[in-house]
Amino acid sequence: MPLPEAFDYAEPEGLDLAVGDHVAVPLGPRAVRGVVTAVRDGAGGNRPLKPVLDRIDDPVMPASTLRFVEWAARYSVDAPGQPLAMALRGLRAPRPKPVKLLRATGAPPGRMTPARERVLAAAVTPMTPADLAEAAGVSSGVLKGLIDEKSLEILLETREINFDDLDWTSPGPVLNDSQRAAADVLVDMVHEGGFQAALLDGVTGSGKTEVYLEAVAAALAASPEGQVLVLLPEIALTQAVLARFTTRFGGAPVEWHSAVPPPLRRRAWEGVASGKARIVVGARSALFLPYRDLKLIVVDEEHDGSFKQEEGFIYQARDMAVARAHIEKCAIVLASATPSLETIWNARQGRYRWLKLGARHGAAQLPDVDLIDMRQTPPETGRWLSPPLVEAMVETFARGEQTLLFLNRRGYAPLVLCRACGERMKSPDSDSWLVEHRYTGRLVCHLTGFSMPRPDKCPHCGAKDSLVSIGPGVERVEEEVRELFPQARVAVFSSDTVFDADGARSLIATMAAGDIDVLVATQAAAKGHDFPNLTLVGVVDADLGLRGGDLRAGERTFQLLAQASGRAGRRDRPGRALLQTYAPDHPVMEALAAQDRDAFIEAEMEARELAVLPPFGRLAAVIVSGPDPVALEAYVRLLASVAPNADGVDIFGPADAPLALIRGRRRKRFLVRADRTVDLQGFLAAWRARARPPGAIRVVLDVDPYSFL
DNA sequence: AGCACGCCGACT
DNA sequence: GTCGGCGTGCTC
Repeated sequence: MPLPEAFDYAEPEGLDLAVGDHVAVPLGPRAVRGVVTAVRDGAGGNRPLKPVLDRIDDPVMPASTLRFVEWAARYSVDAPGQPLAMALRGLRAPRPKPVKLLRATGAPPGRMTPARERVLAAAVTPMTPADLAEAAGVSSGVLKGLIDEKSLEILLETREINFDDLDWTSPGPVLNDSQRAAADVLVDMVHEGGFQAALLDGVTGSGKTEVYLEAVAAALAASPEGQVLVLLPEIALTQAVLARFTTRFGGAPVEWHSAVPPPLRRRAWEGVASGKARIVVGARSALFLPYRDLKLIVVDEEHDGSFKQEEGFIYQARDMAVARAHIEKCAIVLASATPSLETIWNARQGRYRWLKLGARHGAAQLPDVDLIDMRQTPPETGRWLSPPLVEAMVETFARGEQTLLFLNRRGYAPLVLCRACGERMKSPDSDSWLVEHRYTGRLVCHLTGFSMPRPDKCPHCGAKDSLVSIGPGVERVEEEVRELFPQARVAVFSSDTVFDADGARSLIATMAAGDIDVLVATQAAAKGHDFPNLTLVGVVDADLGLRGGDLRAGERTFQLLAQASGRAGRRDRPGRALLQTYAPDHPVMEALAAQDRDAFIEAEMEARELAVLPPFGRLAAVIVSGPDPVALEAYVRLLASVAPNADGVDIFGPADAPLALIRGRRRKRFLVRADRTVDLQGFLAAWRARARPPGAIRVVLDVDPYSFL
């Protein structure tokens, strides 16, 4: 729970608790689950302590996991209960009930019958009542009678949790020279033991996975209980990826992400805690599992924004993974085709070994990236695909090859406005625009989930048929493609058309089989899949990420486009990527067209260093929210006035947060910039302690913010 | 987080 | 007169 610190309880006689034990304790009027973080002698001080109610018989939390939890809370300036809750997330489902088995005791029943004889003969080996009744061809009544007469006994068997046996000795695929060199370094790191970090840096298709699988094999071999954690962005966690592990090691890894149902989570949790689960492949929250003997962490696609958790307990899983590796004294590999600036900086500083993978594996070539200057060759009004892109699509379609159109915008149009009065349709309790969805005929707020039917007259001025849809979303691009290519098979991949992992899998399979000619996709499809017949990627609005003054806008755009264009032509056919832009001479666009990552990094690093922004400085956001604008304003002013004076710290704000109103709460924001030598967490904690928020006002701290919304 | 307590509006 | 809505504060 979000309590500021651990609570003290008395240890009842005979319970003999130790650090890491699970307990039930009283908290106010109820009993809650807790974990013992320390045991010490002495009374509670000025008031008597409530006693622990009971021990809960779950696998003990390893000490290193508790240390990590504590560290994570301190780093995030949050209550230790937050990361602890993450670490206990596998325990929500009830323990699997022991299975009831019946076995013959050898004691003869008072009266023997043919049915009873068959039962006792079958019950030499213990089996469930249902199986026994079936095997002997009797009803449950016969069994009941034999149990009453003590000829059958009931065995309660807790089912052993077993995981596939893994084989790390059989050799993996043959590696090329640069793969071999990188794999050797990683294997050495694992063998040497202790904290060691490496950046595995290689373009899409350079075979990063094969390389780190070598390190995984080494970690499994290193000790009989050695464990490996592989963190992936949620969206990249597909059956295809899991299958690679299964193929390599002859058994399935343990899967961990939000869609895993509670009973399987408990199984995974207990397997991790007991050391039986050797490989965990999971999304960011897998970082908090209670590993017993962690030897290696792999963060694949380390640049991916989805490693940042933005709600509840706010954390950056990639950065925290490095901290965890420190605490576990193990190796960590960060892998990416487009590493984050922070990671490249760490590699340059020599903190991480920098392993570069060269040439593409196999025959695949990098795609040509071309910019389409939308000022030179604009689409017709109300259209979003420019003539050069359409022409390329025509050629691609004629050759029987596939096109991916990429647009990171759900729905039909991001804005609906009234031509008569200029009114913009907005969410009633939020400042964000309502997005038009044609599939459902509704206007939807993507932030709060609010939705309403699309009105036929302006709610503001009442004018009829005056509402117009502004800007493109994937649905609108799909409509345009259907008009241009009536005979083509077109599909949309967004969270509105694909609801779950199964839907995603089947759409991806359809695409991979070549049964889709044009796929219009949001970010959802931009990574992690291999479409052999895809040879053209069109980025509908390459400028999308460049607007809005976000620290990482340039970086994100570069990564996204490099990933998206990396989708084209992965096999033997050369691919093309066409980027529609209104700013073809922007450094990001130039670097992208030239496929010049180094030039991009150089430009971006320089800008960050000049402004002493990450990785050269540190950032934190202080987000204050409350329902009453007057009270909020007053508190924000108070907060600003009590900010501690500190060298090397700048405070910007208070400003309206870019989306100043969410779910009826106004939001204001401070941005704190600090030199790397400053104790940022200490500063934030001291600042917050100087002005307790009154009433319904809430203060949320976001250390290393990514979203500037 | 979740529960109790307390303060104001609606209904028997 | 009482029920119950949510807003506020506490939990070793």
